[in-house]
Amino acid sequence: MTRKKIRDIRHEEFIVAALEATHKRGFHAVTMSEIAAEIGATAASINYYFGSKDQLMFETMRHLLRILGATHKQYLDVALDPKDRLHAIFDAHFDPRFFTPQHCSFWVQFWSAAPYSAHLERLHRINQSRVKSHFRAELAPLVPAPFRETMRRILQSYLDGVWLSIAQADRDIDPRHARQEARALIELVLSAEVGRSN
Amino acid sequence: MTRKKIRDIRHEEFIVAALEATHKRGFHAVTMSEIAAEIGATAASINYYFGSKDQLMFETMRHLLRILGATHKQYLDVALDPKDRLHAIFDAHFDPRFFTPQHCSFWVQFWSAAPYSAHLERLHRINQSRVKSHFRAELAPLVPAPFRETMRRILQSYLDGVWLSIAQADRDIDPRHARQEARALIELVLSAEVGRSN
DNA sequence: AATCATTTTTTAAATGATCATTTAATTATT
DNA sequence: AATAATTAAATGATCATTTAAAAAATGATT
Repeated sequence: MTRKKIRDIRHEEFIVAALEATHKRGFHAVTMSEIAAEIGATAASINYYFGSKDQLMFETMRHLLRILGATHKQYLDVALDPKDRLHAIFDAHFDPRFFTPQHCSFWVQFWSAAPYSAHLERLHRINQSRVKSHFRAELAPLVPAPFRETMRRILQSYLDGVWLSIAQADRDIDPRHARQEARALIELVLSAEVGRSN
Repeated sequence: MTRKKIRDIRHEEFIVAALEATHKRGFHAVTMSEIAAEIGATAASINYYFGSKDQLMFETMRHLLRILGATHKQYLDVALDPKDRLHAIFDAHFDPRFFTPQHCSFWVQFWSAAPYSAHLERLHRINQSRVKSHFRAELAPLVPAPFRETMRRILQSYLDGVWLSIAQADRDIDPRHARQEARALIELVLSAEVGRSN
């Protein structure tokens, strides 16, 4: 099998540690030592592998973006029609493997840091654009052009809003339910004869 | 007129300063001195009036919640029918007086801090409940019970998601447009014969 | 108006903690 | 042996907060 190098192992271990420790204490409040302690290591080794605390957040976020993108792709690959492809976006975001309080917490910490770091901001922009263009593509055959952008923004804001609420709540999560509600919203959006009147 | 005491004047000045400085640098990164410098004062005086940096965030947030609540009330007072009352919630959240990058930034900073501070969390919970019960009340005559909670969560998540996106973007804001899109979403929600099929 | 005691407000400077990061040495791997 | 990984301890900065003193306002008394 793929024999992993220590470097790769640690890389992943520390990322998991960062997710867990950040969830517990917030990224700014948590110390390097606390993060390292999650896997019985020492603060210095985080710097050995990542260079700095900021870089650790950066790499952790890249990790989250990678699995989000990859998961999305998986769902996309088995989608049959345009509506399925739209569902794929939500199914990825609400995938039980990472639609968790830990992940959502980290996203919120990331959101609060991104506007003040060129590196993080870039990461955010890239992801935002990726999701945006997917939404546009999937909505194209389903929603008439005049409403399309509005519908996209509604869906995209909703996505973020749900993650945000999970980060606040810390009760246990039901990904199935989240997907169900997403589908309800999608049905609404696709039934849009609306937007005209009023 | 209402002769203000110095204490009240400073209180408000520092809150404005906190909003501005936090928007520029993030709440954790910004220093007490930087905040104070916004109004040509000194870090020590913030402590004199607020006691600590954390308290400053707390009080600033209380301030935002007060004006959000008061503004909502204003719109509610002139609402004629149930749909107007639903609009009132969004009109308040998107009121040009505080639907600004500064305010949205501060909300995001607050969201990232709230899960790790009992005081802040309480504030958050109180506001969340307030908005929630308003949504329920306004949706009651408009949406049949089986979908009502789903629709509420959709609307409430959307609200937060929009604020979040503003905090990231830092481009200039068009409250008119935000309200327009909110109305589009509301129309969708109210047209819900959906939720059944699929 | 002017004086002066009192209280409030403001600040410059000191304090004290907390941490991320570096270093230099040790331990484990290859 | 040589290289990689790990750590304990040292370093150095950064800040929030405190303190003690100065400056401004207040207001009572002539």
